[in-house]
Amino acid sequence: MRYTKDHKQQTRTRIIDTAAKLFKEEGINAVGIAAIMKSAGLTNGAFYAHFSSKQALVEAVIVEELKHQLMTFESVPHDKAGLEFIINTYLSAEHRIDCASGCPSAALIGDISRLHSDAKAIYMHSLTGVTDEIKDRIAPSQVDSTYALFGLLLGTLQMARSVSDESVAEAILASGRQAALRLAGAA
Amino acid sequence: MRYTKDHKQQTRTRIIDTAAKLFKEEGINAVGIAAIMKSAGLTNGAFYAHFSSKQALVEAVIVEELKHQLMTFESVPHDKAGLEFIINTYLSAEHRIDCASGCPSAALIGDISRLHSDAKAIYMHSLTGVTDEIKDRIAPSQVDSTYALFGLLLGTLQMARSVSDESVAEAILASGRQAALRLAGAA
DNA sequence: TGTACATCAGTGAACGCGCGTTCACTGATGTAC
DNA sequence: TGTACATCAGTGAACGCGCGTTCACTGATGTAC
Repeated sequence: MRYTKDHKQQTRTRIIDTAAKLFKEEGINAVGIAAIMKSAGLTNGAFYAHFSSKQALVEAVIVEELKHQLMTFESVPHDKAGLEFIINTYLSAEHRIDCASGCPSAALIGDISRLHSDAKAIYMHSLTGVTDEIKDRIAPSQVDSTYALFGLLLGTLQMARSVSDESVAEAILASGRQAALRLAGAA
Repeated sequence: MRYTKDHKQQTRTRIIDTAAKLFKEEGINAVGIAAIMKSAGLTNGAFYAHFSSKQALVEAVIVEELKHQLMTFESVPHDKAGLEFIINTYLSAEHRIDCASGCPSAALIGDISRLHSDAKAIYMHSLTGVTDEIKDRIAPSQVDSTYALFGLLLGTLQMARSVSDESVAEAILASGRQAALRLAGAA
């Protein structure tokens, strides 16, 4: 064969990673197939050899991005300090600025909430994997706050990204960090 | 004149309210001028007699929607029970289902975070009006959690809207309500 | 060993369609004289 | 009082453009005999 055994799989992964970056940066609807393929070093026609539709790519992006986030969270120590690290990293100025390589939920949840039920099922399954990592590190008395803690993280980050004044953005992140640490800690 | 004195102003308001509903339901990029105007009982050409561009409409929608939410919040009692009412209404099944007449921040913040700086300045100004209403009702020791509390509300609502299983959605809202009440209450 | 054919990732032009925006026009009313 | 003109909210066709998707084709390699 002209290509190595896993060449096509590598190309597929490259398309997904490229699309994920662009989707998170500009929104799913604002990014076209041609732009994704060009950014991945290919032409638009090749797309349909890898995905049956844009919708199928969106679902693959959700799966891959949350898998990647899950792996990142898994690598953090399973203790209170680990959760504090997650909180402080998540609500950092770096994460506020860098949508492209940041949390897929924060960047895409508005778009995901408008997808059809099948895609939401895919997202839900991956999301619970991520929230389970938080559950493993939260104080036992606060386990019920797991979803709320992740909601606080992604909501506060989105707020910080939506204001024009950097000092207000920082105040939002600081408020989020303090409250998140409180939700994570013991009663 | 053929029209009453404030006819054009009424039409303008009607376009804004129609657009707000459609934007919140389907996302800003997914709704075109023609669809908005048709839904408002007009033809597409009339749009530019009211707004210089779609972007100008988006900014008008942000201002009007947050003004409306501010008025709703203002009408709630200025005490702890008032804040609890806001929390329980915000994180209700009704609000989860009804994006079209719900919180503009929860529905549009993903789109707003990608707008240019001018639009973010407009949003920020309106947003602080809304968060000030929360600040007025939160326990004095918890004033620093104001931004975090609103972030928790909109983030948790978005999560509940993004899962396919209704019981999971309800669990997310319940977690959010409990944690929000905890953030709102005294230490 | 040489040749004919199969494989298949990728190319790039084209499809119909809806987008945001423009503009010549309509028609009901008010105003000037 | 009658007539000519100004006003202006709204109409609807058209503009260029980019969208998601399709498809005939390319060309490098492997396989059959």
